[in-house]
Amino acid sequence: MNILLVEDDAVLADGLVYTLSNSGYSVTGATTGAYAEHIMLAQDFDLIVLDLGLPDMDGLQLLRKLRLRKVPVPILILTARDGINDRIQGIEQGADDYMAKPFELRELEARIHALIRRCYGGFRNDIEIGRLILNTLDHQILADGQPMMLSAREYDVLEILLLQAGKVVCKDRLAQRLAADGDALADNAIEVYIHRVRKRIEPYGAVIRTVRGLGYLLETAGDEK
Amino acid sequence: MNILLVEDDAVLADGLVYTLSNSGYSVTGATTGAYAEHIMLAQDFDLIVLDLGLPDMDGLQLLRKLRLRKVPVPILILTARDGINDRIQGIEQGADDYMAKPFELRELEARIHALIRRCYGGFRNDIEIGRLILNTLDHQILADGQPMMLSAREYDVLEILLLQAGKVVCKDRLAQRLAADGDALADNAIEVYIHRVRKRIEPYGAVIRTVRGLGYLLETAGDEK
DNA sequence: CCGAACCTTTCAAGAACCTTTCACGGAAAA
DNA sequence: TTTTCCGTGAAAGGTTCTTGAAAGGTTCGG
Repeated sequence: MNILLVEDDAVLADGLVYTLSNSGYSVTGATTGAYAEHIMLAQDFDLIVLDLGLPDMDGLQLLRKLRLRKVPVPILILTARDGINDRIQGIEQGADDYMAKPFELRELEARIHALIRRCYGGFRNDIEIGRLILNTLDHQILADGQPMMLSAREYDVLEILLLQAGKVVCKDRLAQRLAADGDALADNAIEVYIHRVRKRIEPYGAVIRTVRGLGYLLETAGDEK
Repeated sequence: MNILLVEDDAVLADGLVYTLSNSGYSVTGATTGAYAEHIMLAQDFDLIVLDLGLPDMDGLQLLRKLRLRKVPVPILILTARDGINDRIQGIEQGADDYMAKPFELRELEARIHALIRRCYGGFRNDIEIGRLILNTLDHQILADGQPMMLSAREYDVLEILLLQAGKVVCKDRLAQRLAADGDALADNAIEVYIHRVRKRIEPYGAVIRTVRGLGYLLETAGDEK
């Protein structure tokens, strides 16, 4: 987990880097707004701790800039300004949390933890094959970033194959999944569905290979032997 | 936007209901933990404001219970207990934010807003699809810059779809939202409302796509595939 | 070359969904 | 108070899409 700490007070910054590092975060320090902007181009952060009183620019200005640029990273403001209006302004302009100095390190840690939990807590279970992405959380398959329209059965088949991508999935397992209602399927139902799914995913660089006598296997197109 | 307020102090609760309702939220009150748990089964909430001092159980206990049950709804704790350990405990056990009494109503509103904004994947205060803009600050939908006149139900439907724009919203979730009063709806009520909303938003470059067997998805017109 | 396994196309039934219409009830206007 | 209007939700019939079966063709292994 990468945290960007934008804070010009060297003593406080050192203390925070030390504490947060000990908690298992990887912390990068920035003492000016300009440097913070610069380093963000090179590196991806999971959270920003932002002091409003920076030597070269107003922290709120940086905040607005980032949100205008559609940077979605969670931001926690940390500042000496503690007027009610400061707090509200900070939050309304895009910050996720706001703590006034002096503060307890343990509370800051807890709030950082809560933010990261909220933003990345739904552990990302994305599986990518070709230009297909399976998002198991929202029951959706993206093709070239667009939600792919599949019927229920087609989705079932493709999901099984994606979850076991690169491995052979035997026909029995597919049959079991498709016959969830108990009815037995025609003996070639699997083949029909594999055929349908093949046509759907072909344009997106994913291929279902047949393993005769065993089952099927999903892989990136062009992944020969 | 539905908020569940769990607070046993009638005076404070009334004040909060009044303020939050005026800000465009639909607020449901619960004065006991047991009732809160009960009402959550029937209705879908976007946020819970939780007082720790309840007559029948400890608020933290309720919090733990919900998180154990993997209820993902954001929770803001509101309490008289202001020890640093109380704060940390509350957050570590699954709360997203923590405010101590006495507090400023405006700050509570701002923090509620930040949480809802963050939980719907956003970081900006407005969501734009086609020529429609949902402003999450004043709970209004603009079409071509003009406020759109919608009936209560139509607004509910469109808001849910806008908040989850690009993702599939299942019919159950829509049904639960529309059946806020507990009555079951006719089996095709959702379809009727989708139809009505479609007619309303069609002229503004927004489209509701059907995902058969799952639900609906709002997107910009012309986003084919 | 033969049989088994697999591919592909077609089709009917029914599920899921769309659209229109209508009646009721509450709120605003007269 | 009465009238009118609009939101709401039920009902019903029409439309589209999924599903699974059937049947004939193709490829593979022996």
